[in-house]
Amino acid sequence: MPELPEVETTRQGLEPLLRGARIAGLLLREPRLRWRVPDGLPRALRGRRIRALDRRGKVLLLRCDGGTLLLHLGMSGSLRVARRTEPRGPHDRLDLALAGGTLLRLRDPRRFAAVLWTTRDPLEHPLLRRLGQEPLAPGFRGRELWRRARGRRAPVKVFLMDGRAVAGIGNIYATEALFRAGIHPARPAGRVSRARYERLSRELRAVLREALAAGGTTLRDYRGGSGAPGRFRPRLRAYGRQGAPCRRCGSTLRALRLGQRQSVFCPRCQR
DNA sequence: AGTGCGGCCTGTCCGC
DNA sequence: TGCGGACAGGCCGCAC
Repeated sequence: MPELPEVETTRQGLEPLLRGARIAGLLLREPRLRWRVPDGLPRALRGRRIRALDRRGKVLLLRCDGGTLLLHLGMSGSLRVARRTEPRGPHDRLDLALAGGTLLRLRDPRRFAAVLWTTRDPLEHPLLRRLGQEPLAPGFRGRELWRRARGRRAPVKVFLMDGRAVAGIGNIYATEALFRAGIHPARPAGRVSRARYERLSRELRAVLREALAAGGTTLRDYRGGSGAPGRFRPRLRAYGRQGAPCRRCGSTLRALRLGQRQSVFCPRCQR
């Protein structure tokens, strides 16, 4: 689920509550996530002070003194603040308890989330090391997308979602950005012109900003840090709309499978 | 190296 | 109503 706008919404919602807080403990109800959460993690975290909550791509970085907890929400994960007394659901996998009785609760029905502790530079962690440009950062450039696409025969949509050229893009926003830019998702990445990558980078930034302003897209599980669903779904122009009319030209939107993922596009507007 | 695929999980939906 | 299969916001690991 959560792509960049959802993870950033979560970050923005949680950061004020976490910054400066002290970790009272970690309750691991279900350590079997994407990778098994080590039994020693609660002891490693207890008593540490949280400095900041940052984000790189789809990964949250809970920066503590002496180390960083990396949180990846996978397909179905969400994080929210809860009171200690709040009843928990069957998919609430762990609670990070803060001094004062507040909990940071990870809900993850499919157990694809990752919780990893590192005492080194987190940006050098294997999860983050190879990530490309941050699409909302001021330095984000279509030129760099174009450069990284040289010689690539994979579909441009697969290239966008791969993370090594641009970070944080998943199926929803790759679909939406390609629709807005008028680029066919199956076109080989290396056969998209530099000018069209510049257009694509602008559309990508625009759709991410709009989604972020709406608190992200909720399809099923996603909730922001305060528990509210995202409001961007009705504003999706292509994702999930196969068979419906294109909002620009009226043609029927079609779907194909690229890299095992559903890809919706307008056969007339996207070339 | 780049590419394509299976697999990891659980829940839901659809067709029979 | 019940059941099997496909599919879902992500990404790793493997074979070629």
